[in-house]
Amino acid sequence: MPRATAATEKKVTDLLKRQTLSVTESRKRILQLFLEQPGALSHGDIEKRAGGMFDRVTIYRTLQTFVDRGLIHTIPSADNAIRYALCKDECGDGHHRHEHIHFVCTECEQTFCLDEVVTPVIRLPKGYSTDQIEILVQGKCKQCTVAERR
Amino acid sequence: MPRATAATEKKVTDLLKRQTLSVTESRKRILQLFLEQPGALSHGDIEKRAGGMFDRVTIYRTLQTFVDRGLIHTIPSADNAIRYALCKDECGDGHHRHEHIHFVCTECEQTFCLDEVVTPVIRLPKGYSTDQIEILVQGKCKQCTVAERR
DNA sequence: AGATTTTTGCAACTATGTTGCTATTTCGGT
DNA sequence: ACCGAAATAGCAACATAGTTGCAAAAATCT
Ligand SMILES: [Mn+2]
Ligand SMILES: [Mn+2]
Ligand SMILES: [Zn+2]
Ligand SMILES: [Zn+2]
Repeated sequence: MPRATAATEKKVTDLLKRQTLSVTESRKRILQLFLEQPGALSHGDIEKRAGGMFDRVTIYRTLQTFVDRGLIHTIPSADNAIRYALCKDECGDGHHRHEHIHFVCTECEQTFCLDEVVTPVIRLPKGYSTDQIEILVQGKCKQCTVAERR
Repeated sequence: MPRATAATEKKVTDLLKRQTLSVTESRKRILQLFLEQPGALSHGDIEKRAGGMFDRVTIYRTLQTFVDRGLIHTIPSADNAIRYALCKDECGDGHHRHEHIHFVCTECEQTFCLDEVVTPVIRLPKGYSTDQIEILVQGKCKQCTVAERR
């Protein structure tokens, strides 16, 4: 895994500038980590992968900034470690619009956005209103299923 | 809110004995807290409501025991505080079977099990298998909607 | 009631997340 | 390229969440 090719360097810089965010080392590196990785990342994952390059607080603040700007979104979990994943186009400064589900693999422990699976409508009892729906499916992911079949 | 009426005292004792669990002060009190409360409780909630009566570790261990025996189940969250709620009949020693959704109210911040709302089937792409589905709906709950209408 | 088993409380530790403050970096204008 | 203002990073200190080992206390069994 290369530190940063000229191409990805440009890509993350452009992404940051598009959100009128200052281009800093930590923001570039953290954004790059998300781009070069299929699954979601927790704060701890990022800390490890960045190899002590940045302060813990900087990582927390960078993640929060990215969430605020609609670059990444949070994924709830049952193990008390919020995960983050890249947003697609629809999200932006101050607003998120997600209609996909999240998949947690019990084998590789990774969390994925399944963008092609749309969240169904949930009919609630009278008196309840819906702001947002989050669907977490737990099971075995594609890669792990294939690996097992070998 | 009474400490423990004779009736609830008997009820929690019976529940514990049915699971062949020793009947202790902490288990009785924590179970009682769940029974006298409509929403889910986090470890922190229980610590506060028990008023320093028990050690933090005891509460953690009691909750884990209750989860293992199928008395309560966990509810994932986006705020890094796992919540717990009573199971209905279907769950037991070593197994949980839940098909209801969870509702998080943005007003009162409470989390509720909506037992009457059944989780829909989620069709996944080829290669993925499903163990468990967790649905979290965020919005305004019944009580808060009524309160607003006043 | 006494022996045995289970549970509790304490201490010590790790992980996760937040806030205030100062030094450093980024960026816009010259 | 350089300067000043504004934004960001790092540090320290703190708060909350969760875990483990061990000895004392209690619940259960006979
Ligand atoms: Mn997602
Ligand atoms: Mn529930
Ligand atoms: Zn997997
Ligand atoms: Zn409410």
